[in-house]
Amino acid sequence: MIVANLDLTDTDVVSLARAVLGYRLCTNLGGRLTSGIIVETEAYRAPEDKASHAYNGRKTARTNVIYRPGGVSYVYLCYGIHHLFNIVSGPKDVAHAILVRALQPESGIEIMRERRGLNIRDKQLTNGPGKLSQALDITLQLNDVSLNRDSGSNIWIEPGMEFPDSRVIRSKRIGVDYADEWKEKLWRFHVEGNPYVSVK
DNA sequence: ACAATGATTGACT
DNA sequence: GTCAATCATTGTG
Repeated sequence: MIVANLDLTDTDVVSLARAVLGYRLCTNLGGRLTSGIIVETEAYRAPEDKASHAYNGRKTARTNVIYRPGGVSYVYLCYGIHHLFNIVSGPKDVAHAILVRALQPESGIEIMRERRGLNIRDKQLTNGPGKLSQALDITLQLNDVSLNRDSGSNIWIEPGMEFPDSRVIRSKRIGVDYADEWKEKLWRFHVEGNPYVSVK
């Protein structure tokens, strides 16, 4: 599926994770619009990537959505507390996904503050995968839905701004120490110096 | 049916 | 730096 000029059915999920930086992630729930610019991502590339939920071709009720054609959401509950948002990518039956780890808040900052805590500083609203989901009210209700704005979804991505390669840093993914040699892959991308990134 | 666990966060020493 | 929260999902029997 083509979403916002981005071909999310491309098989190169690592390049896609880079390309998604600068796009705007939006939710509109109950007439409340919140959005932010994507400033940190990670690529997950099943079946070979041991860090992926679809590692080794695992196909279950939860992971089925990762095998869909690119362009839909994959939201799951982590540690029983936090919802994490992914962009499913790759052709049908290719289980690739892009975890969105941080946003630079744009619209609805006061709504985000209501959801996150009234005394939360702007920099702490969306600087982590669980935090941004709370700020945008991304829950399991938004799992497995199209990210095309035209489809009438309550959640979508759209072009925002462009970051030059000179400002993009590649590094190891966060929190995947269990994944043997796959934890060494430089499949995390973030905008250098951006104050809304989760881990510098 | 049961036990283990996690792509995190916030509170605390 | 340490640690607990909290539960859907998963593998195992």
